[in-house]
Amino acid sequence: MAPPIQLTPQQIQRITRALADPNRFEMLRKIHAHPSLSCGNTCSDMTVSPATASHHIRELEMADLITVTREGRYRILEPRHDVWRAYLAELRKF
Amino acid sequence: MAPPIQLTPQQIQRITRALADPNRFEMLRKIHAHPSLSCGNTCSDMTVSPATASHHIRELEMADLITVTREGRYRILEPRHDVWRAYLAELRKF
DNA sequence: TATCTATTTCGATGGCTGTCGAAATGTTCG
DNA sequence: CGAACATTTCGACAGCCATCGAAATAGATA
Repeated sequence: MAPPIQLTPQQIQRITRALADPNRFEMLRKIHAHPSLSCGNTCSDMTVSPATASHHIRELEMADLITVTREGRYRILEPRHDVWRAYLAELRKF
Repeated sequence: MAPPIQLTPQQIQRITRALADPNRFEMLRKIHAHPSLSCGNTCSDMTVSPATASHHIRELEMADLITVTREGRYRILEPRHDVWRAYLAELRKF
């Protein structure tokens, strides 16, 4: 299986910040629940402009919480389970 | 043993916000690692004023992440393990 | 090529929040 | 009581960030 990931303090900090926004929190939940959604579908039930949605997606990506790949004219969002698991492992140390 | 706690979306949101500040994040880690510290000892290695420290402690308390009790002229900070466990359980649902 | 759709970039803005100094509150002790 | 210590409250401020509209980019399709 995939080797476990060790997060740096900076990465942990980035992830925590990324989760702090309610819209991003819900987006990540949805991305985990329904992998391979496009940006539009992921944000369809959010009341934000495309510009704002794009900004949030970038934040999630820069926190390594998701990967974004081109698929035709869409962008597909997928969760990084390894990073998420590593983040939970960090919090469990508390 | 203590019954498990079910967090409301608002509580989850409050906790996530409380963790978003690096100083609070470290404070909570320290409170978990060394229960029964006073405010001053908890924040001793932070480079913030007493006023700022007090503000952060209030945020952690309002997020139900810690309890604060008087002990003479000190205030003792203690982690709420039940809430923390419930929060981790929520994130694990992702 | 022209057009339509999906998404990003840019620039600006308003609100939130982390921060502080100073004054106040609460507590112990002499 | 009065001094010393721990912490909080108040008021203000600066920087960050979520948000948007408008324009730009990228890809599919006709």
